[in-house]
Amino acid sequence: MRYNKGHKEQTRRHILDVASAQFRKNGIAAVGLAGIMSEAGLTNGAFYGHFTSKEELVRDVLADALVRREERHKASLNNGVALEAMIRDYLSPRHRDRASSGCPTASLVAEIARHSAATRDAFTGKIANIVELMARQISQGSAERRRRRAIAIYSTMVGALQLARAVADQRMSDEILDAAVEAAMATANRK
Amino acid sequence: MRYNKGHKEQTRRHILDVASAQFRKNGIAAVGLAGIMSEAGLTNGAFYGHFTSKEELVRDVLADALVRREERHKASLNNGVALEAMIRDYLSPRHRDRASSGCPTASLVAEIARHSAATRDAFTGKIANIVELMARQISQGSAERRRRRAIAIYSTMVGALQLARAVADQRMSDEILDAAVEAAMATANRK
DNA sequence: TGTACATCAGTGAACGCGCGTTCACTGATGTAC
DNA sequence: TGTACATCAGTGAACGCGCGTTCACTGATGTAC
Repeated sequence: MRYNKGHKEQTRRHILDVASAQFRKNGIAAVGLAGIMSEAGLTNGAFYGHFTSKEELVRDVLADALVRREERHKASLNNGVALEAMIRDYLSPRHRDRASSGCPTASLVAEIARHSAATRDAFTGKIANIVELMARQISQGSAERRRRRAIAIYSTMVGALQLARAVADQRMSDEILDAAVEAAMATANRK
Repeated sequence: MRYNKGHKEQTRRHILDVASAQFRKNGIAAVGLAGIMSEAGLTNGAFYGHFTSKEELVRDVLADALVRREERHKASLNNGVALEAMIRDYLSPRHRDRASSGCPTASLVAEIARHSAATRDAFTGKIANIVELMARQISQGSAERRRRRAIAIYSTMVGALQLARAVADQRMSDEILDAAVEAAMATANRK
């Protein structure tokens, strides 16, 4: 054969990565297949050797990006102070300024809400996992209360990151990140 | 003249309202002018008698929708318990299920972050106003602390509403709204 | 060993379609004389 | 009072363009005999 074993899988992986970054940066609806394929160093037609449609690409990108985010959170949540570190990392200027490699929820949640039931089901499962990971790091209260606080903290993180990205004034953008860290930590530590 | 005085202004208003609802429901990038104009009961060509481009329509819709939201918040924030009522109204199943008439920030913040500096400047001003309105309703702490809490509460509201819309499981969606109300109120009342 | 054929990832031109935008035109009313 | 022209919100066909998708083809390699 012309290509190594595993070559096609590598190409598919590469298309997924390029699409994932473009979707997070510009939104799903605003990104075209031609732009993805040319950034991936391929021509238009090659796309359909890997995916049956743009819709399938979107599902695969979302599933993949959410798994990776979950793993990132899992990796950082392994000791007592880890929740604070994870919140600070999420609400950092660095994360705000790098949407294309950042949390897919923050970039795409509104578009996910408009997608098919299958896509939203997959999203629901991943959010549930992340919430559970966070809840385990909260020391005070019953399992139920910890879970509720984890949900609220995650909501604050997602909302604040998006607001910090949309606001034009950098001082206010930084202020949003700081205020959200403070409130999220207070929620985590409340008696 | 064929039309009453003020007729053109009414038509413009109608196009703005139709576009505003469609943008919030389906996202800006996914909505076309033809669909807006036909829902407004007009033909394609009439659009350019009212706006110079889709970009201008987007700016006008956003400015208008944010002013209306600010007024809605202002109207409901006029006594001591008003902040709680406003948070409960925002994080209600009704608001979750009616994106097309709901908060433009929750529906469009990620798209706003990708728009021009002019659009983001206008957005920044409106967010600052809403935060200030909320901060005034918080009793405890210095002006600075109240402002920071208002920012965190607003972040929680925006994030939770979006997550509740994207999640496919209704029990979990309701749980997100409840957990966010609880945490937002705790943030508002913290000593 | 040499030749014919199979495999298959990727090419690149073309498809129909809907996008944002333009423009010559319509037709009801107002104004001038 | 009647006629000619101006006004102007809206019509509807057409524009070029980029979209998602299709498909005949390429060409390097593997396999069969």
